Amino acid sequence: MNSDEKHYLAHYNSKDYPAPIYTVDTVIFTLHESELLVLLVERGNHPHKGKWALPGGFVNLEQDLDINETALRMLMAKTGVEAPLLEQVATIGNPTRDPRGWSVSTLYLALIPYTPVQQMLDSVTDVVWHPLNAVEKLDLAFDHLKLIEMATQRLQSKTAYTALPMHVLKKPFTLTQLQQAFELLLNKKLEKKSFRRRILNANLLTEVGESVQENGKGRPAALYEPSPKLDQYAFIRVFGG
Amino acid sequence: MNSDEKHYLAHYNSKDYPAPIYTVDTVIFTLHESELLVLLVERGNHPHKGKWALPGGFVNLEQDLDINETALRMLMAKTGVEAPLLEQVATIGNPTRDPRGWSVSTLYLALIPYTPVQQMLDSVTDVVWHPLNAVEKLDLAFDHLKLIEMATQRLQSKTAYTALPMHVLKKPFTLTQLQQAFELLLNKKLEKKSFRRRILNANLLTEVGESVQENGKGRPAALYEPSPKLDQYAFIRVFGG
DNA sequence: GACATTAGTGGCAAAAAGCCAATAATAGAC
DNA sequence: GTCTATTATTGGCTTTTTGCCACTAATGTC
Repeated sequence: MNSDEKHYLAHYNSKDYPAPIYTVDTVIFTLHESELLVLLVERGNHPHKGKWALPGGFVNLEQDLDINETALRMLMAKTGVEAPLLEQVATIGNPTRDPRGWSVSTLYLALIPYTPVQQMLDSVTDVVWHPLNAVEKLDLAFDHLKLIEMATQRLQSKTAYTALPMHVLKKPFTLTQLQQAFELLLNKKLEKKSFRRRILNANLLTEVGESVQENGKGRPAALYEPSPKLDQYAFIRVFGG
Repeated sequence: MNSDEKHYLAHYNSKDYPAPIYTVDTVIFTLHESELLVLLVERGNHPHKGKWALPGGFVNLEQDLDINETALRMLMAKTGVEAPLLEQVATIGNPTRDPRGWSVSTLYLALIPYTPVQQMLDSVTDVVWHPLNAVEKLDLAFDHLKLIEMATQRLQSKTAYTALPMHVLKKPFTLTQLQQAFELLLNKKLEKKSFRRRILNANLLTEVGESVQENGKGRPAALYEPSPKLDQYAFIRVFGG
């Protein structure tokens, strides 16, 4: 860096230039009683005060080391747990999505096993699990309905060639439970044998505890948990075509 | 909106809050003489003045209707042509990537048929096509080397289950040319029969002109162009496993 | 011990890729 | 014209993975 550039940087002030508002929002999915749920928080501030919205907010320029951490920090604040899966979906920006003006938001998608909201921290603001199927009736803040649709779409397409949905289940789980998670996400029945063959052949799961924990009737099922470090596994063919 | 919120908005000023710098950058790929090229521009301003960088910049809050348009506008300014393919790759943000401070950038990926830079507009700033394989030797501005790697990675993975690479070719093209584009992107030889069967069965191409335009010797090849509106086609299985 | 219920498997058909060799169409040499 | 080199295109069999459906396995209830 030469002295010319040093001089430029010494006098640079980002407030001298018009810039869009920048936020990070996350759609947190879970599964409970055969229903897909998303986490919503009630807005405590303007704009859209009182409406339901996605957990999200501004980057903390002092604390956050990158935008991933921004998302993780908010996730932790609202759920009190670390998400086993967090990934970026997309970024949208336009002048109309926020009444304060030109606004850009990076959308994340998180999957966590179900935890009742009562057990969560940050009880100051209202936080609820809301059925995914019913969010469109809710008059969400900003364009958050659209964001939820984008995240759902992404989750669905990844469900077709990865094993992502395993992260909405508490460990350990049975293959039948895993299949139910897939079916709810894809909105479609899957063939039992094909499903099991595919998952087991991929070696994504470790069998843990042979045939315990029954829910009442029928043959006890084998229990599995995700093998470590295989989050990014991709099948070479999509499922349920 | 109630009067309370109106009052809030009337007094809201985005400059009152610390915000990261926000930019949009695009990796523009093309193919020329059996080599993959990316478009680079020489920075005319601080910081990193004089270094090569990706085409990109700030949102124009008055003109751009969304960030897609921001990317399109810059693409048009640097190449003078409309890209047949533009899609978002990811957004990265951290306090170290730009010496001016906390900075967020949304990365796009564009594919265009080769056009010599001489024919391009905006000749004020220096613009070059640079071989993708040699960018790491170049001391690019900011984290743009990393951004190019991310875009390349995305393009490679999409090449495995879509027909995206067709957009780097001038229309019309032969199947052999298309296969070469795939092979350069995947860095791997593909099987001729499998490739042709896959592409043709998908009905992504329209045959146009039967067996014209030869480069010299051998049997003349059939010419094709992309069928309209099939950009998002995805094969149910990846290729070249 | 029969039955209901859930878990798990056997085995073949169908779809799509891998593989390799054969055939087709052109230009140029002679 | 005929032969040869070169590139394009196709035939056809093998392999891999999913789709399908019926069958077996293990448990609780009566």
